[in-house]
Amino acid sequence: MTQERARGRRDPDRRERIIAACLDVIAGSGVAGTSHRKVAAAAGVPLGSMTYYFSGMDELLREAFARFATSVSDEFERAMAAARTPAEARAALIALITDTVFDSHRDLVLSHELYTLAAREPAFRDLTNAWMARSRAALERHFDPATARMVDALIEGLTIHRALDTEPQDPRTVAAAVDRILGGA
Amino acid sequence: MTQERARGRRDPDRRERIIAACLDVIAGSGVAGTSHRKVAAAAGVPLGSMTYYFSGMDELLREAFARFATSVSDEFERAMAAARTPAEARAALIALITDTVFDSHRDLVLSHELYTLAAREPAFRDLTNAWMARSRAALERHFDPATARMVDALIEGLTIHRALDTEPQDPRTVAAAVDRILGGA
DNA sequence: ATGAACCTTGTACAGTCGTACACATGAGTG
DNA sequence: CACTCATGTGTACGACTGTACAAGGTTCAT
Repeated sequence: MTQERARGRRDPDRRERIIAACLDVIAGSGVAGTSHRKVAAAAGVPLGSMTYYFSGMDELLREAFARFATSVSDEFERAMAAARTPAEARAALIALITDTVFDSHRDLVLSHELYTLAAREPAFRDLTNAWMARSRAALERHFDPATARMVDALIEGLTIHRALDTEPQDPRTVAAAVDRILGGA
Repeated sequence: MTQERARGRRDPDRRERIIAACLDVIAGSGVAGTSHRKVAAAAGVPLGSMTYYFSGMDELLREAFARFATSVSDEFERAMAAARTPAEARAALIALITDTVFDSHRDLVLSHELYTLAAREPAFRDLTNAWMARSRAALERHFDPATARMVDALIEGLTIHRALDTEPQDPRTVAAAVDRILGGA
């Protein structure tokens, strides 16, 4: 598998570990509170490794969020691909909104951190674009393109409101909203 | 109007100016890049004024985002209150999504910065809660509570996708999505 | 064994940060 | 006038930042 093990690499996947640690630090302290030193400590590597493996903070953040986006994207694609009938697709969507995605606080925080960067810097917007394109493609396995876009937006909004609201989200309202969006198709 | 003009205030609304400047700095550099010095420079006040008017960075950010949230909230409420018939409400919603809200890049960036803070810190989640509660209340002038929630979420998602997507949003898709959500009411 | 090429690390530097605080300055009161 | 006190400000401090880089290790081909 992962045994390219290039030339004399003493710690072959140190780079990966740094990226993973970077996401942990971001989830805990936000992009604002993320520093080379904190990430190095979290990854268990010396500070010098930071500048060796990454040209700078920007590269580190870009790679970390790229990994995050594709991993969330993968999960979504898998869930939608598993659905075989329209009814299963509907159920998968509702489950995705009410449970899985952002079930962990971590994913919620990381998503928003990424959105925030994407809102300002084009380099990160490329990541969110790719993410959204994959989501739409996954939805188009089951729905027409226009409906796919609507569903994608609805998921986004419901998920955010679920995360940012104090009172819990009513699953029946979620199901009803999905049905209304799908119903018109 | 604003002439409380307490005791010998030499610069009566300096506090307001600092808050406004803070939002500008955040919009331009992000919360991560916002510092007392940058805000002071943007507001045209000496650094010492920062610690004089605000107990610390947290208080400054909280007040700045509180002001931002209520101002966006005000605009939304006004737009919904202006609608007299269901048809007008529908049109107002579509206009809100495709034009007004987040028309300026500034509002988009600030919203996401706030969401990001809210995702991590309860103090900021209070702001987003109040914001969402007001939005729902404004929508309930025209729609039943469940529909209001759905519409609110849909607006959120469509707005975000519009902002973070490269290809432009099709207004007809937006209108169709709104109609589907409203249609089931 | 020799050397080249890469991997790894500790430390140093210049800069920015939040915050504190002693001092100046003005307005209001008597 | 002088007295009081909130308002306003310049500067200094320690902590932390990103980044550079010289020095030391390890691996591999020769």
